Amino acid sequence: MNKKEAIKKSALKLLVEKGVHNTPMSEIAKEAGTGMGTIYNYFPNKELLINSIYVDIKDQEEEVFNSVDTEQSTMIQFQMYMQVLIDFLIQNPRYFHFLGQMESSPLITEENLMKGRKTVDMVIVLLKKGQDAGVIKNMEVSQLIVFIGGAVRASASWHIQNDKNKNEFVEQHISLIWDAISA
Amino acid sequence: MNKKEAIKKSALKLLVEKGVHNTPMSEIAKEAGTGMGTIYNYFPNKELLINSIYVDIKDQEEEVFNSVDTEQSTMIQFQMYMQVLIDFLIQNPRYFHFLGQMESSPLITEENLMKGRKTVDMVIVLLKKGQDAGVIKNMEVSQLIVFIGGAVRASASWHIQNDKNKNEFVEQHISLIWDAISA
Amino acid sequence: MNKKEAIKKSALKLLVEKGVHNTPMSEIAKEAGTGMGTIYNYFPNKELLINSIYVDIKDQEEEVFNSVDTEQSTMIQFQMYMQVLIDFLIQNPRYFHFLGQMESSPLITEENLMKGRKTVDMVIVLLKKGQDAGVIKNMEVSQLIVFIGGAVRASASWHIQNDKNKNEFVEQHISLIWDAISA
Amino acid sequence: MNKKEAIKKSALKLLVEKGVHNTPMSEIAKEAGTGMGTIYNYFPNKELLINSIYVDIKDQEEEVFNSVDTEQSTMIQFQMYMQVLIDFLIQNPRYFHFLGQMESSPLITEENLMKGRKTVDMVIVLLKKGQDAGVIKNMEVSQLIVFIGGAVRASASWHIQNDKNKNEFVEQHISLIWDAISA
DNA sequence: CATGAATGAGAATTCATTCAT
DNA sequence: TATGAATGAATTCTCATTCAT
Repeated sequence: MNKKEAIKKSALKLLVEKGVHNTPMSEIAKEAGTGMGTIYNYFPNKELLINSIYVDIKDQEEEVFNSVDTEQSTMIQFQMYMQVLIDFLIQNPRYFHFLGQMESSPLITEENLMKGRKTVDMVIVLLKKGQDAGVIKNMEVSQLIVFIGGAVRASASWHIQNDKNKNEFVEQHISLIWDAISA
Repeated sequence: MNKKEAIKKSALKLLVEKGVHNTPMSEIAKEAGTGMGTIYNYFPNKELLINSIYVDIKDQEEEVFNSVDTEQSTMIQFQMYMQVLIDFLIQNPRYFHFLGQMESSPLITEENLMKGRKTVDMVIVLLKKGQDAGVIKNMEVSQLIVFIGGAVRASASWHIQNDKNKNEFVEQHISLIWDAISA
Repeated sequence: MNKKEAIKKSALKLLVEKGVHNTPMSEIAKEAGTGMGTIYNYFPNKELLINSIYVDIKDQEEEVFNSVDTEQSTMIQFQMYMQVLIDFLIQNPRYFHFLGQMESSPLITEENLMKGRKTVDMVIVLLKKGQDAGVIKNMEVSQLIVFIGGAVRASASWHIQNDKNKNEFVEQHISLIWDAISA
Repeated sequence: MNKKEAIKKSALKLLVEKGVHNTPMSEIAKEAGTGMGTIYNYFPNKELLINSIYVDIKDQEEEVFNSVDTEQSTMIQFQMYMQVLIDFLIQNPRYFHFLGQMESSPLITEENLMKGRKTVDMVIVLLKKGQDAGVIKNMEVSQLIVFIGGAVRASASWHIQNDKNKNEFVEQHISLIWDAISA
């Protein structure tokens, strides 16, 4: 396999399982089946390795968002956004945990955090459109965003822990969110 | 001041500002105005110091919850719970950030995490009562809890960052949550 | 013994014997009879440890210079300067080798190199006085200085390698230098 | 260009600019426009590459010495030796710096250091002849040699730093040396 | 109880060297 | 011969913890 990908994959696994500061580079190397020096051929240091993983995840997240049909009604489009995002997190629990860890850490550069906000921007646009059309509550968008973010995290978290019939519950969760923000 | 308290206060400050692994015990000692050895007189090791801070915060959270009048309607009681909890976090931003960091870290012992769930248990009881009375949506309670948790974090986070007229916005946030979970 | 001094002494010994880049901090610690961490309690890093040794030596050199009677004739004073300097280097061969290594290395900070030039400045003053009085050749002082420096190093080097009757030979050497620069 | 020569040239440049231990083989390869492995086709290891450069320089030095007419008087021949040597160093500042670095380093093998002493031997022969003829001071030759060495280094050093009308100053320097050693 | 110098295990990072292509 | 990705031993530096005062 591609060594660079193997390193990122192993790093993600261990970072999530043991935390950033309990994961020595040497262990990442062992898990990836490479020498320690090989990691440094691809990533100048630990911090940039972690940032690289972050950007990868955010890129995939954006890709998933781009699959949503933007010709639909605000409600449908919003629900689709939620659907693909929550599905994405449920199907990649490591991504979810990784993002959770990075949230309260100064490791990710401001620049990469910016890049990662693309999906949020797409939702912001939709929410504003919805407010203009009178279907979304007329609150500060930042307030809505932070609420939705919390709800999404909560939903993903719950599904990852309770492996029940997923589809049904995700839909329930999404309608919970929609009920909260719709006018 | 009580030395033990001084140590916990300084530790909390630095832990939140610089992260657990960038806060040496020596710096905590300096900030607290004690010697390093003194910390070890009160706390056997760094991990237990952090756990002690965690338990302290959770104890205060519980105290705040206990101030809520349980003779009111489900809606009023629920809104009061939210109100005191969000206020508590907004007024103690360090607590909020500390809890955020501890969430995705293996540092807090299972036992102390348990202790910290007392307030959650109180909300669970209320939600079940509300479901029986038909005022709360009939979903799995764990689902509701995780949703509410996310929403509370989101609300506190927004208010700590945007220092606007608080009361009004907190109320808006709470009604957002209530709209979402009420039947 | 004073640990800080023990560390500097051991470091000097090993640095001279094995070269800067073949002397791990761990070995310095072992030689000094301390733990590695102890070194870092006194010196923030290897570079500053080395700089500290450099400054120490230069301070001692200056002290030795200050013992010279400045009421004497230019010739006598010059010969005294040479005498105490060469003696100082012969009696501290490690200093001599250390300075030789540092000369062609970017390790010593500009600031410390400046500090180390105090003795040179004293000689410059004397040479200028001698030129005014017509007893020193009328060349650029920087040229004379660099020549004298080379001669001193050469003399010290020879005496350290050939452990003959020192006094006599040092005097010969000094008169060699004086013959060269006197008008 | 010949790859072997390109490697030695690049190595010399970087070694002088950045120091032996701050010059990775990979950078030498890049500077030389070859792959890292290619270096190892020509030089078994870094140490031998450096030794090879040392020997090259010393060979050139010897060649330059051999251009001196040995039919002249001791004084003329001595001054010619000094002239060609100092010129050689001034015109090849990298050689000068490289030799300076190697002097206090255990990298050059004893065998190669020996080879490098051929020019010194030629001067020794001349000095002895001069002593027999009564034109050179009757000191131990090793003493004279070490003194002359220091003076040459000093002269080259001064000229490399002060790019003035060279010829005149080199002559001044040489007569300084001659004044010092002549009887 | 209070102190802080001393310690050394552990982590990140570098780079000479190898070897499959 | 030429290449450069892969390697891991070696090095610097950090910091939780101890213990003599």
